[in-house]
Amino acid sequence: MSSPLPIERKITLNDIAAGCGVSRATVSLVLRGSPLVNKLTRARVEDELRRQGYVYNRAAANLRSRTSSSIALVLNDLANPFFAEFAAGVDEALGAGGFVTLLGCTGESTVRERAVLGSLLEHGPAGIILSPAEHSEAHRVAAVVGRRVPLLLFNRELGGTLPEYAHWDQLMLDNQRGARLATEHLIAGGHRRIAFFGGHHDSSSCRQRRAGYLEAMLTAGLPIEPRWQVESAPTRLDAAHRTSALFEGPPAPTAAVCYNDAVALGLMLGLNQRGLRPGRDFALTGFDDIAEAALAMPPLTTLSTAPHERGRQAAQLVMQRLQQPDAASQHTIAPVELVVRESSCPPPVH
Amino acid sequence: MSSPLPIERKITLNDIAAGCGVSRATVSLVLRGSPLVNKLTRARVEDELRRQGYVYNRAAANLRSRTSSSIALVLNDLANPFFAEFAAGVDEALGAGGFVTLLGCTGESTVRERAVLGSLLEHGPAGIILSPAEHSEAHRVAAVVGRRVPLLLFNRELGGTLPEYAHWDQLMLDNQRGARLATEHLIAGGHRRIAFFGGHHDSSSCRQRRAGYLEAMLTAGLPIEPRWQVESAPTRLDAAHRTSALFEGPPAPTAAVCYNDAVALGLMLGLNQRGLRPGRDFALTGFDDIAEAALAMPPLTTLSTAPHERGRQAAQLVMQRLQQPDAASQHTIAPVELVVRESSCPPPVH
DNA sequence: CTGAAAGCGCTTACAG
DNA sequence: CTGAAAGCGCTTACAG
Repeated sequence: MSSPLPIERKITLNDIAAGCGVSRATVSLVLRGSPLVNKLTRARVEDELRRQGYVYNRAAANLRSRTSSSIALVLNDLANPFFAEFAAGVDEALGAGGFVTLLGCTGESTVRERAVLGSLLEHGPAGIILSPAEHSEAHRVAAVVGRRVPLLLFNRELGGTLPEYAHWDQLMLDNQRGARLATEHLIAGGHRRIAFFGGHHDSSSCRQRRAGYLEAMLTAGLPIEPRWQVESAPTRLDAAHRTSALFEGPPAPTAAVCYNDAVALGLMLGLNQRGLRPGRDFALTGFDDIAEAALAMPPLTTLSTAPHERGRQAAQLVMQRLQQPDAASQHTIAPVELVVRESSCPPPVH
Repeated sequence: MSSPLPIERKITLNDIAAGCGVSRATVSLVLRGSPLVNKLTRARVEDELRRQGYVYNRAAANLRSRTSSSIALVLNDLANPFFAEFAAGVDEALGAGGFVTLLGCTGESTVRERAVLGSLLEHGPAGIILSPAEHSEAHRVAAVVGRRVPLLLFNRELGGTLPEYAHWDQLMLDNQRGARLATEHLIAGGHRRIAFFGGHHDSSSCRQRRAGYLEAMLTAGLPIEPRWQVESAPTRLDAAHRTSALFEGPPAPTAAVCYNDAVALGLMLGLNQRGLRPGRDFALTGFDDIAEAALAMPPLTTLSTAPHERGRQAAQLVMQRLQQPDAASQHTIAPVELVVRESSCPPPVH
């Protein structure tokens, strides 16, 4: 016996125009705040908009005006707090600039990355912010993105070389300098046997951080033992498992520059399990300054990358690119800052 | 002297139709995999689509067919790993269902929540997944969302009462049962003086967890000291600061059921600073089972809520709602599971 | 200052 | 199986 619910037809410009006896064009001008409209007309239209509960259809407007009000954010790993903070920063700045964030997660899979990019492109984003999956190749990304949409590369470089037309912007961390600062800090504290621990050899950020480590070691004339270069997945768990590789034969290192905070926290765990007290028997540094770093036991010396701020910066860079599509592509290196905490103690005296 | 770059006009159905001598309508049928199209025609069209590098304009298609292929995800705090994992799960399941995620972060601000909802609605999402900001009011959310778009409430209830027309679905955690399980576990371990630590009194999830704690305490006939009910922001840092409130006068509690993992990790920190060893001198439990819980020292007993899986479930629920707009609204309570680790030791024997 | 007409890139009946 | 026409909800010249 229930009467059929009134179908929720959406209110359109036509309804508003009819409701107050003006044309669609005039309503459209009111909506976009044009100064052409007579004050009284404007007031009448605005009343009617409120009365009928009008909701602007931005997709229709974008279609007609050949504009876009969305930007795609494609991330390799949202579960990592570093990227989650970054995403929050991106969304905040895009929102302030009148854009909406189209989110896509790839979970470090290049196959999903291509699918996600393809799907998001169908929604016509004005630009793309891409933090690539591991082993993502430049030419494959270019094949799906084409030359239509400006892209900003964040955090990692792509494998292979970019097609000539792809003048993509980049926002990278100053990985080499960061790792160099961390290494120099350990050296200044008296360490001589220093390992580089964790990360995948073939990732660009790991390569750069290792280069910073090597630079500092060579400059100080310190020995670099191949055994002290330990690879791991960039996760806490795998890092914990790989801890023993550092101690496979004397002399053991007294300190380690870790690829990132996750790896450093994993190493702390591994050290504890071997009966070594991190920050007392063994010094270590991280990279990223995720929230846990300050709260670890002991607090972790690391490099602050300010991911939220990096997100805001990435959003600024793409929005800027939309203003000047033909300006030369920008390669921005975001600064990192050494945050000294207790994990980077001087070496134990025997 | 550089020749002007060829303007990147987008390829449309018209270009494809002209390119292989068929009508727009036929190309459209090919794109949507209609069985009506002749095999040879289809092949010709598909070749042409590839040749010209056609990209489907889903916004235009949605406009004409009065459909939508996006769903809005509005989150109170993306920096919290629980919500980041949730978002990853949502995005994964939406993507598999052919939807794109429109992301919006509110940072626990009800003002931004309304702005974000309003902005996302202009993009015509088919549905909304909302994890409300603290103190978000039902009638205010309803005022901006209207009755147009189905909404799924996640994690928290809204203040006030829903307008009659808002048959919103809900996906909530079984907070009360979870906290009861944690409390019973501590009681079974021999604890009698048990605190409830952290969280804001007026949040619905905190109320429910406290109710579970009280239920278990009352059932066991144990005393409930007002001093042992300590409020805090749901963050590690504030929880660490509030630790001393637990020990303001004898008898001190020997264990605490914490509002969530962040609070529990903060309490561990605070205990350490007081010279108390968590998991030996004092037992505690968390809630959420974030990644850090298993890796804390000692590992944290907590309630697993499987946020990634909850995200997938939320996505399923909204997509299901789109199939059956008029079915009765669903209130889903997601199960939580006690994960016993070393932080919930028996009480110390003096 | 306001309106009538055309069109953004698609899909949808409807003919044939 | 294919095409010509109309229309989704807007904005854009262009008249007046």
